[in-house]
Amino acid sequence: MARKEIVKNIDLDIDSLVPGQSVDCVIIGFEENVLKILILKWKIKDEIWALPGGFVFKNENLDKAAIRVLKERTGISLPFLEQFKTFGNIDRRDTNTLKKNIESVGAKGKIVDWFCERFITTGYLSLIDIRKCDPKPDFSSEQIKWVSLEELPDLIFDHNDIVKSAIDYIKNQINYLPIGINLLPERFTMKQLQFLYEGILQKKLDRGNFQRKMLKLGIFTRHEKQLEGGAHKAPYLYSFDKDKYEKLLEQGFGFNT
Amino acid sequence: MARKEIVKNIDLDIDSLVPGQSVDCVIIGFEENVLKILILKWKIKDEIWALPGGFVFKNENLDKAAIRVLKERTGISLPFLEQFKTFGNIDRRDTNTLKKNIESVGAKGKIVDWFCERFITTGYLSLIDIRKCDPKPDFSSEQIKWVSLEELPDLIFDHNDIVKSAIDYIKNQINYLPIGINLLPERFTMKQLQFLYEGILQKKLDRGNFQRKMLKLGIFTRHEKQLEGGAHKAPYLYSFDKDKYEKLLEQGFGFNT
DNA sequence: TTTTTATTGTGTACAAATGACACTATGATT
DNA sequence: AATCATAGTGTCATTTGTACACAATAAAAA
Repeated sequence: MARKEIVKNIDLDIDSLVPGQSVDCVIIGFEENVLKILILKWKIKDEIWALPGGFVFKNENLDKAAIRVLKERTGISLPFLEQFKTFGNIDRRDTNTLKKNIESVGAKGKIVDWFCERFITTGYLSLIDIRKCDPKPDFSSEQIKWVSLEELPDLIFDHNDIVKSAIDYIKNQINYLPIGINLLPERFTMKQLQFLYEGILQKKLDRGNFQRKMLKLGIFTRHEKQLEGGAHKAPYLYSFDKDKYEKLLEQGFGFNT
Repeated sequence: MARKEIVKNIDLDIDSLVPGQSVDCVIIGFEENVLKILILKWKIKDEIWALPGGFVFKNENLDKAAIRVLKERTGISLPFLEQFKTFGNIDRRDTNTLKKNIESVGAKGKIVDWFCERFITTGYLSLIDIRKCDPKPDFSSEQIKWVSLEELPDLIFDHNDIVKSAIDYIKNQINYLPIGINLLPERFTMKQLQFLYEGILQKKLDRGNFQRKMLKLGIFTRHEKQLEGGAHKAPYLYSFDKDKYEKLLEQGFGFNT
């Protein structure tokens, strides 16, 4: 791949890629009782943040491309990502800024043109435990970080719309997605689980009713108590019974309204 | 467009199209108390049926392409189609059969290659009143028809998967889609409405409870009775109060389970 | 040791929705 | 007058949702 040497920070064999098609990943975690998204900072002079995204090989399924792209750009390996929407407006990418930026890192000619063509991107999402993964920026990124939805900066292109779409999607599909088991650490308190549901549904839930409803599902194991240091009884820790959880999830569980 | 003359039934200016990207439309109607889909028969020797689909212009939004393609291929004008999923497996099209077929109608060289590239397609759907539209096959199609899901033939490529996906989608989104107002004629009976819901949800509903629930929504106008000829009281005809219907739909209504 | 504190599990009470079934009246044809 | 499917409503048991409250618990602090 001769192009590798021409372009310092863009390592692409464009002939083996599907032109005009990309995937973008919305990786969602839960920390400090809020939902967070994984974003990358481009290795250029301007401060530009983006979702981990990339291109699709000609001989690669779209779903597989999402998995590979995520791995390449963040180091995170996931067996499965959920497709939620495809974004195909002609003006979704600002090609002027894009051109300036990729030229600033040494790209020229054919590669620049290829990049600045009209792109259609498919959004994929996953829910993961922030503590269980250690994302690393790829060579084209200067930094990678988790940000809460509140603090989400302006992202490149239509990536803010893509994030919003992903959040709408999980809110809508909350009963059919592995919310708890993926977003929480191995062991968690009922309060954490409740905050998680409240964060997604964007509304307060009654503690007593929440607890009753959850425990009645019969998918939890209760463990010895948390240590911590508060002047009070420490909360119980729970974990999910994976088999039962997955069996239940197939038919959906959680909240009707 | 010189190509028009080379290829009898394929009218494409491939240079102005996005390569490798298509849209396919699942147009859903309701007639004789069953859901029906609109399909086209290719104007070739073999009997090949397909969804109305087509390509995307370089300067055209994906959503707009779906609207245009539907209009071009079926004559049906709709202001809005709902995107439901993108299909991107590499083996989703059988390019051998495809090649044979498009060569059989006189396509050669560049156009054949263009057609046989890997394509990613985005599925769009709409719900319409069969009686209010008069689909006409385009010049590349020999026939267009409504078929019930039961009688759906083997379609080209992965189009049967696309239909299945669309049906899953409306089942899932039944409370947020204009099911009744789009699929039924202007005036309809409660029984028809119930059959429609039963068809989508794939289960029987209790007549009394269904009627009570629906009428309580306050979105219906009751008219004088149907004439018909059965040895019994004719059913009432209802129509929707459009404004109220749309207002209610925004927050979703119908069935929780 | 006693007090303070927050968690945990459960209780209660009411409203609303669900599901199954049944009864009566209606209005048109036979 | 008999027949028939529709229309509207009634009943009733069950479940679910919602709001609030209380007692027991365990850990640290006084």
